[in-house]
Amino acid sequence: MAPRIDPRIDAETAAAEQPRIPLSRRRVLRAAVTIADRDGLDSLTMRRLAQELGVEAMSLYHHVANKEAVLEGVIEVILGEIFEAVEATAAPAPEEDWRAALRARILAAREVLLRHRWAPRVLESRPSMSPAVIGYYDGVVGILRAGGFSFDLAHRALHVLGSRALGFAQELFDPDGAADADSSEMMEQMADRFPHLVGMLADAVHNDPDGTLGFCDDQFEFEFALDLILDGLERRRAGA
Amino acid sequence: MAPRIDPRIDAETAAAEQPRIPLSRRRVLRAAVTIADRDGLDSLTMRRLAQELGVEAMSLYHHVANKEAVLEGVIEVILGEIFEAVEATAAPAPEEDWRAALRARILAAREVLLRHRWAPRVLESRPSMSPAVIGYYDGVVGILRAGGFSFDLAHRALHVLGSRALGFAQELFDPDGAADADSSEMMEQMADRFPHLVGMLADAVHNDPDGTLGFCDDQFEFEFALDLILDGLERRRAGA
DNA sequence: ACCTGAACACCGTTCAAGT
DNA sequence: ACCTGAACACCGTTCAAGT
Repeated sequence: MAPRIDPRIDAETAAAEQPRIPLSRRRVLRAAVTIADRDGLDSLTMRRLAQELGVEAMSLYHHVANKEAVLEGVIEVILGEIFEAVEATAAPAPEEDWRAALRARILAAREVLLRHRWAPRVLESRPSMSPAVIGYYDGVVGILRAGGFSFDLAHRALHVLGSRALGFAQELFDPDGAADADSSEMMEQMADRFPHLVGMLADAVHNDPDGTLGFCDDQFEFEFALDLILDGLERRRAGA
Repeated sequence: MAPRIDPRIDAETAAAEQPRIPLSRRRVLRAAVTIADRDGLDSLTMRRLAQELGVEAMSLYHHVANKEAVLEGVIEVILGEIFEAVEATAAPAPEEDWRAALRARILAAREVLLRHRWAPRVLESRPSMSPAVIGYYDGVVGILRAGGFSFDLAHRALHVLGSRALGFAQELFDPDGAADADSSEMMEQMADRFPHLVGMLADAVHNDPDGTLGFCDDQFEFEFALDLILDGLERRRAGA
């Protein structure tokens, strides 16, 4: 019957009760990010969010329209962090080297997302015409234009980059995870059905016996893919 | 009080009641696909699924472990369609032209997904080590290997392609949607905040006054991106 | 073996009532 | 103006009971 955590002894609540800080949209959104960071995105419910703020769930609706608005607002917060990170990054002027400028921006965004690994999932889950996201892509187009792209090719570039422009790539299939699993015995069992994949993974293990870095480093794969795409775009820009 | 649709007059139910076809995993999954196609993914609930089959919700649990298993199974069904489509597609042997072979396979997969537009969302929503997905990517590696890729570069290629290997690319930001919106007036209002993007979209409209095809054709953008990536992979293959 | 009804523990959200 | 308690209309799922 009793809630698992008594709200009275919740640290956040105790701090908030001293001066009785009034709720605000900003406070709600920051609490939402805190919950997602600590407990995962699934734990971010309106009731849980209210509890985090030492308040009843229904009080939230005075500051945000609904849960959709919370998620939209959470994206704003994350993109705020991305903008900060981008500004704090030293990068060449796009007029001189658009590739290096764009690369630096994208990797800066990626670092923020690595601190909020749930964020890509919420970015993906909505069409997202939020001003913050639009603003980010506006900056990307700005770099491309400064680098000599036509509007046409810049538009195309946005489509090619997709989510990678924001620093992440969802992968439906995770070959690295498969390699970790039940290495030797399961792999033999799978060899019949998936000969090429099993061969590939066996080769990967062979190439990198200590396993922790190198071949299966996501950061490495991300940069490889990004560079391949930037290469292709530069080739098309120069060829136009 | 009364349910919106009386299950008694539901067509599917009426048909099912004649010989009283027993429930089966296969029937459950096909009904799930039907619901998602007709009413959208959000309408796919256990209760709604049971109703579609003229049965109580709890009966489903004799044939699928839980909702997660339904979604997993739905992916299997979709990938089954993809395998059919791939086999029905004429394509050169990968030994002769890996690019054309892979391109044909990917575009065949894409056509299936265009018939089930909700499917990418469920593919994205889980890590998906399902045998069907693994099998698909095994085929991709097979093509690459036949085309002369090292295991190393094939692995890299899977990361670069990501979901595009299965025929779709999620786009966080949809510039075409923005252009459609409140064209002229909203665009002027946005010009201050997003000068590059607004310029790009204005240019797009200018280039393609009748609007319906060409510049904003998703299929065109998809193929452009795919070819750019295949180009890059071929260049790295040849250079190795 | 297969299906069911009632119930449980959750959701997001509305509404009328409190201060 | 801001917050609350109770309630509504949903979820997925469990369990004991029916045939």
